[in-house]
Amino acid sequence: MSWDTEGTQRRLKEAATVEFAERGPDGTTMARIADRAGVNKERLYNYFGDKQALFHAVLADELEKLAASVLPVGGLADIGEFAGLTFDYHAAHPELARLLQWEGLTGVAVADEASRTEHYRYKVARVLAAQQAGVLDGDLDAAYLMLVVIALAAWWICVPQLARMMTGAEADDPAEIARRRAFVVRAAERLALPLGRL
Amino acid sequence: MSWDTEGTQRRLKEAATVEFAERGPDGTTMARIADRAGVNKERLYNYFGDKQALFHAVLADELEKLAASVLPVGGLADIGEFAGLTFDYHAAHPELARLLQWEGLTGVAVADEASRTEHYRYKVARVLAAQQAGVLDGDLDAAYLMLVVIALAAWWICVPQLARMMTGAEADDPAEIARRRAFVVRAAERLALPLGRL
DNA sequence: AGCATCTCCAACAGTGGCGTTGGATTCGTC
DNA sequence: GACGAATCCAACGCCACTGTTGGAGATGCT
Repeated sequence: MSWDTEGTQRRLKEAATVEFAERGPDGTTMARIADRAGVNKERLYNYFGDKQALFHAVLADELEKLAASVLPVGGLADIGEFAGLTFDYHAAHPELARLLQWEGLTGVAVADEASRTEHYRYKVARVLAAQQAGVLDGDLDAAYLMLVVIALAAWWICVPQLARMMTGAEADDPAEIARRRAFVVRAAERLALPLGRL
Repeated sequence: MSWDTEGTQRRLKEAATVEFAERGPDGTTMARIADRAGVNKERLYNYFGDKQALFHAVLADELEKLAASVLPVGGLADIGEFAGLTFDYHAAHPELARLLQWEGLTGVAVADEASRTEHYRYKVARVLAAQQAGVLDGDLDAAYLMLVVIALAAWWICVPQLARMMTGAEADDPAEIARRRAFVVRAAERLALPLGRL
């Protein structure tokens, strides 16, 4: 087996992703991450600096994955599909929503702010264009609308205890997930489509 | 000055609320809570047991306040008003949403599950009744709808960094808050009212 | 005055995490 | 075979937090 520094870093980052998503920056220990990765703890400091830098690296990575996975599929004109795909992504990768919540809660300096802002602004501009073209209803502000569509997709992950109490269903039941997805798509359409097309 | 054990407990619980909301169960220390309350740390253990019990006590209290503040105002038939009031509450008391997030993230045993479930079921039943009466559109599932209306109201608090990047506005600007509120009301109506009344 | 209760204070034992260090081992390369 | 880089390992100093304890002062009740 040859040296595989890239693989070592990847394994560390994956382990860190799981641990941070599960326990948050405070609840996670560097030793646990190293153990999970099967790598010596000291490597963490060597490659990533301290804990906060590692958290930022993890979050930036996960955001990149989401952007790569959801964006290229199509324009935002089909708002229902966009909402559904975003829902799918969060359902399949609950870590991201949890990491974002930890970020918002712990008030660590926001990771990668500039490029994220640009990315969001781009999406908002697309929605705005669709509104002006009459494909989407101009009734609601584009930025708020975008934000809320994301809420639709991620809310179930963010407060699973509420979802459970309110619906009485378990979040790991495929039928339940399908129902939620259908709801998200329909809700996004009701929010954004011109009334005549509902 | 006479003994005021009730006041001491209240001050401790208020301090605990602030600290827990701000830093979460892991990030909060018992010593900080006591300091903030101006009370000796040992009193915390005397009155509330350990840290987790204190967290539960705090969360249960805050939930009670919300229920008392939003519920009695009126039926759920006016879904826009309900959404607006819920938004107002969260905007005025961001601690609650943060506490709920900490609860969901850290996976501490859910506080007060039985009565909360009953409370939510009651609300869902009211929505369902309004749907069957034709006051609300039956298009969307009542439980999901309820959950999402809450999302509308709380999302801004839950991921403030997203809201800021997406809207470019600061959350402490009164004009911005008014805009958000108007959006929430309108969005709830679009989701829930019969199409003919939009 | 006497007793129980509330409170403060200081210190404690135990634990656990962070980030570092020194040295040993393994692997590629020249 | 010699050198440098990647890795492991064990231990360290330091610090902070949890939950407890023992003793002391303050207050109210009888």
